[in-house]
Amino acid sequence: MTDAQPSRPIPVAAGGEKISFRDVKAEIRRRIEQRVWAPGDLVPGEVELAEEFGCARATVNRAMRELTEEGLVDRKRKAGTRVRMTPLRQARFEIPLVRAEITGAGAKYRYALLSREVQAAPPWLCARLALRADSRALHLTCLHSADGVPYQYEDRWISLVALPQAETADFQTRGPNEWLVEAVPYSEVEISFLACAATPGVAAALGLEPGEPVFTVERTTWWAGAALTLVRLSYERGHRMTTRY
Amino acid sequence: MTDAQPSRPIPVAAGGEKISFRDVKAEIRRRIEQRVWAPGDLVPGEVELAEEFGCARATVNRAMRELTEEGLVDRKRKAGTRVRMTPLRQARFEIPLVRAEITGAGAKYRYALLSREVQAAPPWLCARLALRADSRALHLTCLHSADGVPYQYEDRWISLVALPQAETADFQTRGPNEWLVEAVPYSEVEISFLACAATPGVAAALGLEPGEPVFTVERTTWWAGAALTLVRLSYERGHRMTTRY
DNA sequence: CAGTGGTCTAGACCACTAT
DNA sequence: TAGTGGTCTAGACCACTGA
Repeated sequence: MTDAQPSRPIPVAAGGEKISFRDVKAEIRRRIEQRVWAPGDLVPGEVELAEEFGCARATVNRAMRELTEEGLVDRKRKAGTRVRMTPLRQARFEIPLVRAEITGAGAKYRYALLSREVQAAPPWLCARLALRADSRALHLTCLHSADGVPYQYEDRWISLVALPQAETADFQTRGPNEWLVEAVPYSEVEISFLACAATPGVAAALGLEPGEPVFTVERTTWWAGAALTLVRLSYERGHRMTTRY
Repeated sequence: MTDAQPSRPIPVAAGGEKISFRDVKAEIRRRIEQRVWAPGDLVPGEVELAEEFGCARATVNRAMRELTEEGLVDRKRKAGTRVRMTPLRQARFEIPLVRAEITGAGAKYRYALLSREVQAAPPWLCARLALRADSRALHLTCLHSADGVPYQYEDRWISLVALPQAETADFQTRGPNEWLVEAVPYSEVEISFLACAATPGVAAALGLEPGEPVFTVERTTWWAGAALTLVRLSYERGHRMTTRY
């Protein structure tokens, strides 16, 4: 680990304009990407950079803080700031409501409730949601279509212990997801992406062959420490979640 | 859309301690989660909140800015800050190197190069990476194992136009990913998650039946506008990517 | 214990945009 | 055009941690 060269190429300040933290951030990023400061290098301190850029330390601080969040550098008090050996890569996906996903793509959204049943929560569900045995649960299956083509199959369990009002809610015209977002908008979520084989039910709803690979999202939702709902979303053939970073 | 109640329950300031932006953030979050401020409500302005909390406006500003990033509120100049009708949900996944993924789970990492071939890039690859026809490319397949069990199958193409030094690099002992991270640490990436059926090659390497569902990550990497590499990572049976938010 | 980042403040000016 | 958030500054004190 060598330290960075003194390297004072071009004080970015051009006109009489005031330096923004964005300018600082962009310049630091440039130096890292172009290896002016190589991985492992020690970056000059905030005071020094503030002098170089002709701005307040707080401005440099904000720039560096954001670069830290983005995984380019690593900061430690007293030790200083170093360019990460391996940039920390993180993918961010927005999780929209199906309706928004479909209408956003310019297609017509259609929702259908396929089945609805109140029953004792099966053991696997109790284990999964930390419910007491024989808790009651609402089991729903639904289909979301885009321009008449099946897009997403939803298999959902709602704990009637945590959400008794779900038993009388109307899921004929609106999906349970939308109902839940209104009933409990701010909750804690665990989400998983996985590939699994289409069960006969899923295959029938989505027009697939049983056993065909299905991209699946599984989401568990909690509020105030209590499990509310578990849902498996199975997507149409060839679906992918994509992002850039 | 009603406006939030005046609602001044408990000025958080307890002891003579200085208020942190974390305190402000936590309190605002609490009020939103517990519906003191309902979805759609207008939140008091920064000046007013600063008075309530007995801190500087900058402190409130930082708290609110972070809550904005986290998707709880929506801010517009002049219009003020509103609680989002639907919290903006976003899932963040860390993308580690396979080696870190495996050793991090306490297992022993093993790497094997299965095949290596220099050839003219096939048309589909040229299209995908915006290469000129007949560009040369390096095609590699590798297997990453955890405690001797196949964990991830890697099918990678590297553009020899953009990275000629890849032709002489040694991929016998270290995976191409690690080589790339050193050669071109800071690049632009497009990543997709999908489910696909195991091809015979994938199935053989991972010990699956052909046609079985495979969780797959596809990643394209660019630097300075030029495509460097395209990789498909196929995971062991039942693999899932999980995160909380 | 000394150096670096982390945070707060009080004040100022600016940019956007609803009205 | 006025009100709200967005950002910068200069200065201060603090917290962590490497030497």
